[in-house]
Amino acid sequence: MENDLNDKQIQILNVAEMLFAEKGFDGTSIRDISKVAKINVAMVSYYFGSKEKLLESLVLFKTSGLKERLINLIDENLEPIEKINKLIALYINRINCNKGIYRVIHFELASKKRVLELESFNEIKKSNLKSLELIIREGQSKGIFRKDVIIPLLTPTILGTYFHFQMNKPFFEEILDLKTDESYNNYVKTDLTKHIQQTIKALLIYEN
Amino acid sequence: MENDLNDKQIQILNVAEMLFAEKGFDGTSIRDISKVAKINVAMVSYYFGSKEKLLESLVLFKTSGLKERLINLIDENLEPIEKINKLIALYINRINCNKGIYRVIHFELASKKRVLELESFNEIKKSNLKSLELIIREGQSKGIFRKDVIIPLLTPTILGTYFHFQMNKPFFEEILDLKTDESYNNYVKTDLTKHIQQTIKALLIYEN
DNA sequence: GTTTAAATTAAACAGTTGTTTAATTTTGCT
DNA sequence: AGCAAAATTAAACAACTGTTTAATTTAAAC
Repeated sequence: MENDLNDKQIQILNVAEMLFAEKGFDGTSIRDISKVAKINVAMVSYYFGSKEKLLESLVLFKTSGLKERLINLIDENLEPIEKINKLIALYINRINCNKGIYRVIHFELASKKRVLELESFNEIKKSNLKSLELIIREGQSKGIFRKDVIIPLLTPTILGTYFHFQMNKPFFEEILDLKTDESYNNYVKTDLTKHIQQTIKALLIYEN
Repeated sequence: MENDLNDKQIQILNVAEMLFAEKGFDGTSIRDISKVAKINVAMVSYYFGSKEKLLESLVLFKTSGLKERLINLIDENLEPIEKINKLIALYINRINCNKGIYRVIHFELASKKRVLELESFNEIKKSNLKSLELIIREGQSKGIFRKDVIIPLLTPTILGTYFHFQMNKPFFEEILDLKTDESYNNYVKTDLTKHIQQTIKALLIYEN
């Protein structure tokens, strides 16, 4: 696995990330990328081999920075519910800071056309799920959390809420009166994150 | 607005829905559609004008059946929490029965490339949000629901959970051991729906 | 300064794209 | 049957697709 990318390659990857996120993989041509990145069309093939391999390199490059697990906060001296809150905030913030690549993955991973073996990404998911499970089991053994929660369904609620909010940006911009990108981003960091934390907390604690 | 579509047009739209949902709008060529639908390439232009207009017709055709609002259950003689549960079950079921077109909308609406004015669809969203709001206000005035819930964020949690579960099908197939499409679909109808209902209920009722 | 490899370029490549044309077939009507 | 409109077809279209080629420029090493 070669990771020695030069400046030009990184520049291409950043442009590709932006355009793929905006217009999709199939909706973006190599010539689109080369124009924005101000390089020759042949450079993509020269550096990455093909458009498909460019996508692979892009995903690999951008997700390698996301690999640090969230396990570490298990050992922290916090109440289980505080750990959950922290985990949610960390998770949402990380994804929100990497909107572009997550959008690309979200789109292309769901396509039956692309195979895009993201075994490493799958392992991160499983690892994060295990971290979540550990925290919840701790809360359950302390008698704080209810015991009939389906843990694998918490991730869809946490991340699904966030993604749905981002996917329907124009709609929520309007009804929540968040005109600027900055105010939207701010809303995600504060209100939306809090909403998700409250939701998971309520689900874990509320009985009956 | 012409809605007098003949059998052949409907056949084309159904094939288009399937392929767009599988491979995306840009990932599907008119020739792909014509092969599967067993028609001549020129027929799409002949009937719909262009590929773009085909997409518009598809969305219009498939969403027109979704227009009946969910208001009616407001008048039913049920407890607020029962109304919420029913609304969630109805909503999830409807979307789950129209996976294809919702997937297309989900993808193409989020693309900056397409404009795809779905004013009618936006109105449905607003209308459904109002129905939800009415039910919650009723529950609040009865002292059952907490009053600091941000109502517009409930939809992302309800639908986001569902969509995230569907978008990561391969992952959940594996960790929940849902090998067949039937068992997956069944899980959505029972366990996932129940999870969403419990989540929203807990969020609305749990204090502190 | 010469040599060698890497980077960059314009041009050409073959295949695909959406769309149009013009001819042909089918259909419905009298 | 005869006729006009609609449906269907194969072929051609120009533009665009990802990729390759071969020539040229730049950079590095000696």
